[in-house]
Amino acid sequence: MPRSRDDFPLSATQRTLPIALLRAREAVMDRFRPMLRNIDVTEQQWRVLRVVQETEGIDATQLARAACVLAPSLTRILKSLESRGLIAQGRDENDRRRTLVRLTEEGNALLHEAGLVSARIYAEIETKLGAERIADLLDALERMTDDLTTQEDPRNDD
Amino acid sequence: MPRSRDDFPLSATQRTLPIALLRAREAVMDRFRPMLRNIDVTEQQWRVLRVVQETEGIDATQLARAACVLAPSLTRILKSLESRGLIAQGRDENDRRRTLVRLTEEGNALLHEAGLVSARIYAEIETKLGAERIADLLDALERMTDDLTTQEDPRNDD
DNA sequence: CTTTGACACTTAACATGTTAAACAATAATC
DNA sequence: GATTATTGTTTAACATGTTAAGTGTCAAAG
Repeated sequence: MPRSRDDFPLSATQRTLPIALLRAREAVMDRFRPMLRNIDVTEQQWRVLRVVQETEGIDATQLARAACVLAPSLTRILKSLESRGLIAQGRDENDRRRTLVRLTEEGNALLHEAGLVSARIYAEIETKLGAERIADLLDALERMTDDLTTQEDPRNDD
Repeated sequence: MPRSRDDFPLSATQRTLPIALLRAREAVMDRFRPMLRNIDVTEQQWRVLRVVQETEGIDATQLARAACVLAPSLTRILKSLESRGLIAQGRDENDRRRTLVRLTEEGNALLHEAGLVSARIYAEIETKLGAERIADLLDALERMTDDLTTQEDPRNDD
């Protein structure tokens, strides 16, 4: 176990997974924020829109999981996006508890145009870092997420 | 550049750096949240406390950067932690604009006890993932953050 | 057919993220 | 030394994170 100074058992803050992951994410997002700002869409709203685009007619629960937002946040985000005419919500007729979400024409147009800019930014990042290096990092992150998410023997949680 | 389906230029949402980093961080933090909950400290408050512990008498600006919180958030967090008696704020006598932060006895005790639990959780993660694998990932994340943060030729930002 | 439980959100309340603006203290300039 | 610009921090306003509680819908019992 890595140690910092004196006898305290924790690593230096900058050398821990939570902060390193947070800083890395900030560094990446800084590249996209000007684009998001231009279309007046927050980071979370963008994630939601992208997932809806990817899976038209997705229900709210799956949408929240895929976009990494909590259900209460999603409720507000969908309300906001709907009032802007970017998405439309409907009830699943087979299960009227579920909310189904799809892009409107306007939303589709926005995603398509902003998607071009976003792809260009991503390409710049790839040029700077190298595509293989990004792929390796994505693999490592995905593996770690899976390994940590996998259920194990339930220990005592104090 | 990786492609998803049809002619849209963006990758699948789950295979992008912003979401992969977010999901990885959530997977890690899920392990620490019960501990933070037990001591009634939020994730951000914990980061602030850990950095203050690491650098007693740090000023607010450096503290905000090291703990990855924005200045307005830090103002509120410090006010909250001070009212709980965990930290103490003072003015830098050499530059009375700066706020200096240090742990109180009570804060020090809390950090020390919670730090033992936190170290145990981190050790469990290391056991599950492998210390070398974590070290490699930290290296890759740190390199990527540096490479992306490095200033380059200022392009037109649309 | 009613009741109970589970599921899918929704609302509420508080903490933080985020941006812009305000404020105080220092530094730079004249 | 007064003016101006810069820096460090705070305040304000709105969006989201987070947890708990509430509401409507479905499904399994009775």
